[in-house]
Amino acid sequence: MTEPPKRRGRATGRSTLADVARLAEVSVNTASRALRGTRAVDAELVARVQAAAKQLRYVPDPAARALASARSSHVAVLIPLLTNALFVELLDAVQRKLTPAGYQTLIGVTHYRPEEEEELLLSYLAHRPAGLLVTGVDRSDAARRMIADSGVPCVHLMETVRQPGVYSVGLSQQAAAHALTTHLLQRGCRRIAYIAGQLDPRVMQRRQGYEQALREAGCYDSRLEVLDPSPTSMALGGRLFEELLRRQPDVDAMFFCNDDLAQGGLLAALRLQVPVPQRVAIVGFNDLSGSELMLPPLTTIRTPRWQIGTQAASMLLDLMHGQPVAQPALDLGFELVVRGSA
Amino acid sequence: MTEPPKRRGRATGRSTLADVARLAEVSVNTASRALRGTRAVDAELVARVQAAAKQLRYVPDPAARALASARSSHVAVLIPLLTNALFVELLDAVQRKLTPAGYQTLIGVTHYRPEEEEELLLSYLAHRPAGLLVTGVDRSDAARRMIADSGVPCVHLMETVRQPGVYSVGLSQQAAAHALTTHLLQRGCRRIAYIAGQLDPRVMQRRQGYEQALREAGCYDSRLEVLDPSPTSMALGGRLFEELLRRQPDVDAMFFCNDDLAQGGLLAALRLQVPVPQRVAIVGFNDLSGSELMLPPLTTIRTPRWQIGTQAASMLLDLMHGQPVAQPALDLGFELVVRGSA
DNA sequence: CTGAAAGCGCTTACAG
DNA sequence: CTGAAAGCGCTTACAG
Repeated sequence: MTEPPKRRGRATGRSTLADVARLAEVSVNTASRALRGTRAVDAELVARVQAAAKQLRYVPDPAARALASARSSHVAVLIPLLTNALFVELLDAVQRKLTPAGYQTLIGVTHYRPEEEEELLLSYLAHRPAGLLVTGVDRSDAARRMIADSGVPCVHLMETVRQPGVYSVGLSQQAAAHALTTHLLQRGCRRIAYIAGQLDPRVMQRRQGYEQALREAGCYDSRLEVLDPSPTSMALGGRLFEELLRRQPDVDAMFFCNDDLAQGGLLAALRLQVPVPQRVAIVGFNDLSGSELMLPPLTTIRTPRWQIGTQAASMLLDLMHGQPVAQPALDLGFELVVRGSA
Repeated sequence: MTEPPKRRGRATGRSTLADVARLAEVSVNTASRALRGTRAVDAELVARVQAAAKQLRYVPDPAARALASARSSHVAVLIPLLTNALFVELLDAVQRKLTPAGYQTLIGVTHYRPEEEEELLLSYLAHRPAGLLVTGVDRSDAARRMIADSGVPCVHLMETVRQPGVYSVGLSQQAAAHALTTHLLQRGCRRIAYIAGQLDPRVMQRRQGYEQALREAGCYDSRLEVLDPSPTSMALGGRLFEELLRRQPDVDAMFFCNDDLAQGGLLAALRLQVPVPQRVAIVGFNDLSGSELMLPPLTTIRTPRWQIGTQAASMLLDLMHGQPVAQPALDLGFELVVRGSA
């Protein structure tokens, strides 16, 4: 007189691992192991399980997997902005590496605000992500602690730090800015301005490199520094160009902290008929799309963001799979691209 | 002689709903209901539960919730490309609406390939997303079926369709192109070219609007259509500009299907010293960043993509919460922005 | 309005 | 190498 078990579930009509196991005539956990390949299973059983899975169009339920294993197939990626092509390219590279490896990317936009970063971290860490990718190395202590306490493998993007247990892939922003400034000096410029927006940590590291190179040449002048906290854009670049030319008419070169600003500066020069580079040389940073098409084409620093994204994803993959990482602080360098504007 | 239950779990050290319930001295499911506010719970109990949750820094486990409810807090968003500012802005608007509402965004990039879209759909649907946002209305039958069968609420972006059970927020690409072409005709242009890259469905709808307007004016000439399947870019715009000027020297206006192409065209004109709009008028589409700064500034169609993203997210929120949607096919229109180039 | 129990679909020790 | 059982942390009928 056994009652048939009452069906109270909210079955979804999708086939489950139990269905696969039944069809393949093995236990669920043999099916689980066969499909994941984590432990040795008899070859014939593996074949039977795989055939059954295929026949039933079995797709594992990520939520169940995450709950049982305390680890999801998500990788959370935190970037400052979506409106800056640099970060989007980084994201694109990361996605192309992680998606085929079976991970889903959760993208969080911090808008350069520490509190937003903390909130996002709290929310994403609740998902028990398999890995974490964050931009830069400067963040609030709270955020730093959350990352460390979570135990989730984490790789830092765009900058490098040599610190035990910290993984990073990037370049030296300061060295790149130093090289670019040196190029201007070699061209004979002496009144070289640094024009920056946004003022995030990397922009300030570039300023350091700029200052250092100028001090070495004995021609640093803080009046030639324009540090504007507004978000960067071509429009801002144009405005700052005009303004500086008015205020410091003896300026002979402008180092814009990012290519979008520099492109705006170049267009403003064209509009105002200021000859570049004769009257004033112009350089940018990052080598964003369009810079090579400007009139004249923009001299800039090419940052290897595609490689940074790809390599950081690879490093994270190693970390998530418990494999050793040869170079925890990977410096991918930069390239000085000399074109017509300086 | 009851044995203490053996602890076999993989406890994570985080507090669970059971911990909260214990501290608040209620049952777990009262705690669950109090926290979610789904059903009436005594006010005092609610307060006690909330206090306990706060004290324990309780964060619900999304995986457990998803497994139990057969619905996650994910919203999957499928866009063609990450390298087109248009889609990134759409994404940004969507994120800003969805994140505060407690949803996480899963972003899938299809690269305009139907197979990639199907794969992404398969993988994302396995996560039982709470909602789905897809770009455009053209897709493979298989993809269409997957969406329908999943039962997941879905909103289509950028175009509108009046079809029962289908939700969309966008604009009429064809009407916008028609208006822009009419503007060129009114300016006196007669040899108007349509220059396109990528050739996705929306680009072809614009072509329709262009052809229609020219046929009405009796001056359609298919030799003035340049349809290049390569991805759009400023560089491509410059190349196509030069090429067309050489092959069809009597052209008096160029309608580029996107602002990035048009910007490239404008820069090429500047470089080749072709007067715009005197020798040839130039217009673009979408009003991307930088178009207002060109020399001359670009005449274009402003598409309300920020509003499209926001409204589509709102509509999806309604759908996910089982609320009625007043306008399932929401046309947000466009704006003709007349600047110096035409 | 509240609670005890069952169940979601997996993985993980444990035993053999 | 394989299986039976317990458990992950929630939500959902069901009963009161």
